[in-house]
Amino acid sequence: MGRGYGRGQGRGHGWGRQLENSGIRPTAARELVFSVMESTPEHLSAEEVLSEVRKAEPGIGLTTVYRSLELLHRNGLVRKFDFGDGRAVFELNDTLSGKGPHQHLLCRRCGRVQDLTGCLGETLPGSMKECIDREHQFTAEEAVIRIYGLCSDCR
Amino acid sequence: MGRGYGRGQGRGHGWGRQLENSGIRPTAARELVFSVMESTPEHLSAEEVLSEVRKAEPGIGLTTVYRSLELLHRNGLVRKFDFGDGRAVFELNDTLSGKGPHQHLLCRRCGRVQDLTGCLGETLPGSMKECIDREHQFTAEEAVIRIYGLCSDCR
DNA sequence: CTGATAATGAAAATCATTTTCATTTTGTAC
DNA sequence: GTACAAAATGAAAATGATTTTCATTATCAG
Ligand SMILES: [Mn+2]
Ligand SMILES: [Mn+2]
Ligand SMILES: [Zn+2]
Ligand SMILES: [Zn+2]
Repeated sequence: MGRGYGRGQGRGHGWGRQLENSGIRPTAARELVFSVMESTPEHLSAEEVLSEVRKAEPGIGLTTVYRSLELLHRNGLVRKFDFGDGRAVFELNDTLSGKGPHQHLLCRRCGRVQDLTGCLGETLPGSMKECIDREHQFTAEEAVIRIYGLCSDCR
Repeated sequence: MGRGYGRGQGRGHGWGRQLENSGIRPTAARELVFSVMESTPEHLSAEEVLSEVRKAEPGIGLTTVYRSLELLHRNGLVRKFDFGDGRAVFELNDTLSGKGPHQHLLCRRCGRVQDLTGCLGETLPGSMKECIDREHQFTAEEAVIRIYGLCSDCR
């Protein structure tokens, strides 16, 4: 029956130019997933994205959410993590969110996940890249860092 | 039938004093799992540990291997990682292996995992702990770092 | 040795993610 | 617009690593 889900407020695609001429179709479902990611500062699981997306369009399936998140992830619009609880979580990439590069602090007691900016939040320092290259003949591109400890509530 | 699996060459438990008076029973299966971990420099999945363990004792079950690895991990004898391929891998803790603290380099192309010592291989520098404490009221205890890039074969 | 308790293994259950496949949308060419 | 081929979707089934269940067996203290 339906004629699709509509496309937000008009004026171009929500996910900007990133995928414009990539041959990837900016479908309504994908734009919804992207807009949920865009408007959420936290880390979301696929199920959580689904329930957000369904507020706007109840017909969307979990499979499509997985596929959309994977698509966005492969194209660098969304980061994907595994914080150790057996499911992936996603968040908007640091450039799009304006947060700047960041890493994560995980509380051992309550499980809270906080963003870490500054300190080790930035990308790998150039000196370390050189060291890794020199000592391991490895071209380091990106570091993913998780720091375990106790959050302010738990210590 | 059987009378247990025997216990190596006698003289005390293979896994040292770590679990001596902990109430945890040093069973033959656990000692076998531990000895496999002790004698393997690489990262092993549970299935891989199983097949090693079964060379000495074919009757051992995968369930017991999972339980033993988890036990060793909870007690700090074994590290546990997820390198992103949907299964956990284990390795002897850095003190027991004599390797010293290390992190991991993951090749984006071929998937090779290399140990990283030196550079960022060490534990979090004290200055960073202080920074994290100051700016996030978070007591950092341990950093887990994965660095993605291209290995010597692939670049 | 005996009994109480913990450990084991086979099979079943979980559960997040992926695959399959019939149906629906999209982008493009009339 | 209309027609078509290609891509996307969703429901249901399949996957696959890990966990749970439960009857049996091993371990330890007395
Ligand atoms: Mn984050
Ligand atoms: Mn290692
Ligand atoms: Zn906490
Ligand atoms: Zn490689």
